[in-house]
Amino acid sequence: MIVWVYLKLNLGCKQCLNLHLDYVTHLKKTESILKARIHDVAERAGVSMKTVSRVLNREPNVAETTRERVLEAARELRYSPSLAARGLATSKNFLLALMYDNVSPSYILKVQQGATNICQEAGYHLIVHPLRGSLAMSDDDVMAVFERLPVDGVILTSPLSDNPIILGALEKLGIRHIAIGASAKTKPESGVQSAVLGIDNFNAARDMTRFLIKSGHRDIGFIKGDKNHLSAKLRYDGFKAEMGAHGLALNKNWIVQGNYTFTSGEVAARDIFSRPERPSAIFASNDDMAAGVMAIAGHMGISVPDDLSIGGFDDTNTARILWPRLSTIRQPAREMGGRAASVLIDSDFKSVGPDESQRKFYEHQLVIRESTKAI
Amino acid sequence: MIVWVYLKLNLGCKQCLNLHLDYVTHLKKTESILKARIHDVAERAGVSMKTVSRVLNREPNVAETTRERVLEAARELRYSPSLAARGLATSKNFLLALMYDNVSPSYILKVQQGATNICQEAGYHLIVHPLRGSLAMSDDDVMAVFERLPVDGVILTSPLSDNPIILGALEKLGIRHIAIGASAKTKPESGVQSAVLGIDNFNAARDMTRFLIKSGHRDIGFIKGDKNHLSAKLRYDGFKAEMGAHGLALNKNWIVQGNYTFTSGEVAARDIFSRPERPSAIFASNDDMAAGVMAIAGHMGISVPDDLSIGGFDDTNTARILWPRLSTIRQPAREMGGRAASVLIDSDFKSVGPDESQRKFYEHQLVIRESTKAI
DNA sequence: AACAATATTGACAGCGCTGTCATAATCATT
DNA sequence: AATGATTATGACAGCGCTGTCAATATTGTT
Repeated sequence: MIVWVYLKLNLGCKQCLNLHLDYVTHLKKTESILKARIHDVAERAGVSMKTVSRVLNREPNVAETTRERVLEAARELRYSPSLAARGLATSKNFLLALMYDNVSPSYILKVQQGATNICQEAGYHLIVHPLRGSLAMSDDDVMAVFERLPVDGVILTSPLSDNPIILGALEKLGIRHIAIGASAKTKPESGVQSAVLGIDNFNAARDMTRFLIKSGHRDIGFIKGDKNHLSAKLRYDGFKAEMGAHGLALNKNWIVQGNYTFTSGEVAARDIFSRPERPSAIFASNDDMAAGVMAIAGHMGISVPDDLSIGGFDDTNTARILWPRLSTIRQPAREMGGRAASVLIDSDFKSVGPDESQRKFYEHQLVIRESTKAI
Repeated sequence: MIVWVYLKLNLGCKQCLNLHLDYVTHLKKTESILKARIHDVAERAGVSMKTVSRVLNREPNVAETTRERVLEAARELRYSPSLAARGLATSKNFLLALMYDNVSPSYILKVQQGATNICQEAGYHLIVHPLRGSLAMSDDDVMAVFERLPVDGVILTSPLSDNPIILGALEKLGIRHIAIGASAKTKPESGVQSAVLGIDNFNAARDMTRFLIKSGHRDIGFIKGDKNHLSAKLRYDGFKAEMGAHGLALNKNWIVQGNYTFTSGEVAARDIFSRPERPSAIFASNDDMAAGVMAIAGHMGISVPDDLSIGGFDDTNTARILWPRLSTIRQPAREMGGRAASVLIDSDFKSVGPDESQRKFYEHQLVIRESTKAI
């Protein structure tokens, strides 16, 4: 029964106002009672709540006719389960978290895209959680973050992927997790067993270096990635190895430390260009830094690729947007993001620790575009 | 009491295997019992659970000494509340959702950054939820999405911001929401009252156009944004108005439909450049499309800004990364994302409908960089 | 000192769901 | 037809927390 009530409220009066607010709040609550609960569905279908629960969770041992009746009732009532209640009862949250430190947004975005796709399919949701200055965080800080993160699994991206404090906290709290883009090998000395998805950074860097050398470049500069990223070390090692294999010397003037950001790429480029001699090619260990090099080159009137070839790494959106477009190493970041999500979701059901199937390495791919040229 | 048990398992035997899996599952559960509950804290502090709850939720009327005792106990036990339980008891989830259709990743990212910052401060978490092809979605599709989204509030970005189906669904479900980057005015005919954060797209576009005209350009091309974005229309209107105000004619050959993506910018640029005459400036209604124009210009040997000036819109990361860097309109997207989050979080506490304070318009800013030049 | 007003605390129910276990219905087998 | 094996269903407790309301302690007032 619905009754219309006409009231004249003196909102200047504080009591009246409070009353009114309470009233509004109450209305909202009443209204949201419209939201069907499992109880309503059970009643409508003429079965017990438990049976409804069985149908909705695809449990076995439900008669086909019952199942249909329940589904019908659920549809009619536009029923959708309360995740909070379900979470409380099962200690599952249907949430995953994607953690990242603030580097290379374009890369993070690719991973995020892949992960959200899979989550949506599986009825999960993805929480994004930047963790700035992760390297400076103490054990307690890190624990505090993860303790109040109500998720079933965590996707880590570099440099969090190889941060022992973070891995330790996750392990201690028993939170399932998977790392993306860490080293080709899990560091065994860390004692932490963590599922890892990644490419072979070392050989990928060799491939780019080899390509530049085969294009006739002998004077090649290199911009290193963030010291704290394992990937940065591996990429640099790959570069050195390939240079060495061709008997080419490294020119210290042309090897500069960066930190994977656009700005650090600019700084590095300025540094290199301030030297008496200039390399014919620069290999920046990610796309953002390569973009920085390109900007400075543009600024200084150095033509790319005629005067300078530039190689990047990651094949993010940045690489396609620049002109000339960046030659780079494709890393299937989107795919890895998706894979990470599905591993975490699946293992929710299996409830078993990481096994070999989670230790997957992806093929990288050398993508040649217009920022490099044979000389 | 802990006992070590040594077992020899025949994992080939299916029963044995199942037993083992059950065992492992059980262990995990037992282990997670280590996680303190409010009950434990209460016991340790020698008070009731309710009092602990009061302290943790900053409710009034708790003696100072009690408060300290409770906090101490909570700290010692490393207690952190279960969001699921709390959610069930309060029908609050401490989650916000950021929804977007798949356009202009760089713009979304800015909003996302702002929102996550605020969420972290407030102990909330941000769910990201792409809604591809939102325009083709039926009422039921949309309802289905929001019904199973366990959040306290939703942040909408263009073009979702002005999608009546989505706004209607949110309204019907009583989910608090706030739109970013929609029109300067909420469409009153839609009958939907929705909080909006945005800039004055019309006048911002006028500003850019005026700047180009003052720089001596008379032949100005324009690339329109996605038809379904209200912002696209407003920006185009602004362009037309300013051109008209200066008595400049619009050349239809130079006005091309785009859809806010990089690729559409490329296509549009090719179209414009295929005409017998070429404009001296192109105003693309977002940065991504401007990047597309720049790429094609580079490809065709048209020098920017010497032969062609290019203006963008949004001041996303893209604008800074390109060379020459893009002149553009700065939209404080990060700030708006943060503001959106805090409005939703605050109104959680006030539990009142949208009021005037939520209808905020931001100042835009013309940012001149190297992609434009006076002639 | 007796009372009212206020501040502080706790007992208990219940949020909406699922796990456990008992019961009822059905099937297969002799 | 009688028995056991299997499938289908339901009753009920309880996940961890907070809202309600009643009980108790403290303060102020005459």
